[in-house]
Amino acid sequence: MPEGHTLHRLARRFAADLGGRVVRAGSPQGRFADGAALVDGRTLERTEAHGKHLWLGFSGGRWVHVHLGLYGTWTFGDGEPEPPRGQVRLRLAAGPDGDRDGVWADLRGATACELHTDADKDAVHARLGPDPLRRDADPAAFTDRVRRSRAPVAGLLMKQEVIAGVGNVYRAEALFRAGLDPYRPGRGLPAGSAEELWTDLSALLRDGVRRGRIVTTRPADRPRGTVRREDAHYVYRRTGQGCRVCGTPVAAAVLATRNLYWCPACQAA
DNA sequence: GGCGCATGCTCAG
DNA sequence: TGAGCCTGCGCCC
Repeated sequence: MPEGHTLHRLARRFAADLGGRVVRAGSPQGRFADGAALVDGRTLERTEAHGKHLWLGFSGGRWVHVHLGLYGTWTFGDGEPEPPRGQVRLRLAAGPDGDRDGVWADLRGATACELHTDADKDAVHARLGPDPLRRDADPAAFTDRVRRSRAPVAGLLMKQEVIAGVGNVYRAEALFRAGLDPYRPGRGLPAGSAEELWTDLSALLRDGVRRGRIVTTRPADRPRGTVRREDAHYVYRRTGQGCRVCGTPVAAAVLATRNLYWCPACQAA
């Protein structure tokens, strides 16, 4: 589920599994053959995520930049890699060393998998808005932008240049939790709402990194115990079902080319 | 097993 | 505005 939390988890996982190790790289599918050849045999030195973008930094100043898009996935395994299945764009592997086992990771379906220089990478950072999961995030860059905009707040939350890492699930859920009408323009939000959205999204994304899944319902609004899939959200993909808080049927519409879900009563204009 | 949809974004027109 | 990417999942049979 590639919203921002997924990419930050991946950055951590790559650092833990392959960090400091000499990596074998290949592109069984062939679409990244040249790039894979250029990092093959290099050491993974750094990993980083900003919004939905992931960078793997190899020795010699080479970055592999990955954007998963809608379908992209990384599959991890231990030991020697199995024969590739399907369209494996990039395979990274490290043999056993010291007390660490061999590990491998396969990338499939990504929108972007390319080599970056420092300058390429900087250009991506420059066009992205603040990412609540990054230490260097500037909340004011988000709140100022929201307060100046005539666009609906639900559209703003999907713009990666406004806030990086929020996707369709987090936008719907954060607006519900804030009790905000998704169509309200950024400049028309009540005082303090933009700050509250930032704070809540930061907490939700952090929770997502911890859990490895998106859970937005508050404990009081769901059954106790393990969170079942159908109890994880307030409104996302719950069209027609009763709002967990007030019972009003959840509404759906397309906004910013994506399905938007909200409670017409709890999030009244 | 098959179908349709999905967390996202880019590019052609 | 629509197609493309080309995987994973839930759902239905």
